[in-house]
Amino acid sequence: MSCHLPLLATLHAQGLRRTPQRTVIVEQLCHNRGHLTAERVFRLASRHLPALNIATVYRTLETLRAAQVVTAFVTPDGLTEYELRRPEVRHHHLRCRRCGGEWVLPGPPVERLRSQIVNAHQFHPDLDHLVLTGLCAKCAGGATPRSTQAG
Amino acid sequence: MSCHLPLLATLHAQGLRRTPQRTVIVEQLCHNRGHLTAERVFRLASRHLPALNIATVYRTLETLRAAQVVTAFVTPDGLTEYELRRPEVRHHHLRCRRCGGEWVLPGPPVERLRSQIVNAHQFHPDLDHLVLTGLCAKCAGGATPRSTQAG
DNA sequence: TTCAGTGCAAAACTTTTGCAGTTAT
DNA sequence: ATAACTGCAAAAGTTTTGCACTGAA
Repeated sequence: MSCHLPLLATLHAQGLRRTPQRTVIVEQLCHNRGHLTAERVFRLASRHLPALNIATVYRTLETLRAAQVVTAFVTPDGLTEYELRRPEVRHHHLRCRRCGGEWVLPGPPVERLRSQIVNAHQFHPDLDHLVLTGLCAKCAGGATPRSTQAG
Repeated sequence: MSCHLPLLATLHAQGLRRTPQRTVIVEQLCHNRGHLTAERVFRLASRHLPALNIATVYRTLETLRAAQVVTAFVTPDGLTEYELRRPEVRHHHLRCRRCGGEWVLPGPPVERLRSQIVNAHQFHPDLDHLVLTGLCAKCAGGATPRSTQAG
């Protein structure tokens, strides 16, 4: 797979250098399209570049965030997670706090909330990538959720 | 002021002991009705009980959370903040990431989002106390450089 | 050549925990 | 009396930083 090549080009266009470390980190973000902690990115990328240092991972993820390549957010546990940004597919996540399952929440309902807030308060919330914690149907005692399972 | 007395009674009703530490901590939560970090609670409460220890603050805040007396949430910076719970007034917050200003967002719009999610996905999100980061009218109005984004 | 990027180690920072002593009930 | 609670100190865990070295452009 080479889905990471356009991303490296994006970085290069912003004056950022193409290093082996950044390459493997971006590769892992590409091939694991979910929410990854710095630690997990480190472990995945280390398999391909054993000398990789965790500090480099943190610095690279911050660089990627500033370059708009990844989205960062903080879980209810206080951990920072990163996900490759795909502006063409706005989506959000539902994460079950009991079973850990994760589902995709399409953009429109959240978009409606955003509009209401903008109209009523002239406030522009960061709602590009909402991760809602709660209980899934199964864990809440209901039926099986019918939304798509996320990676 | 004695708005903290009913809260202490609530704790007592749950079999929790009334200690000087818990008293001053609850007092501070009462008299500073906003979002407080453990560190800030510690500093405020220490003025009234200098021997207070930060570990006690953490343990007490966790106790209060378990007792449904406070709500806890994590900021985009990864810090945990606490706020006195007032079930009778469901509300949320809008926090400007540039000027730090904070406004109350009434419950209904978020409640509608919750309903939509429950109906469409049978998922029950924790939306008792949402804190949305974004840009307020003033900060979004002027020259809007590409600022650091946390979502 | 040059400076952005990296590795390393140590620090910074928030939060948790073990344990012994204290205190509310 | 006794179990809950607290203080202390140390640890745990994530993230940042100073500095010298390396390597991409």
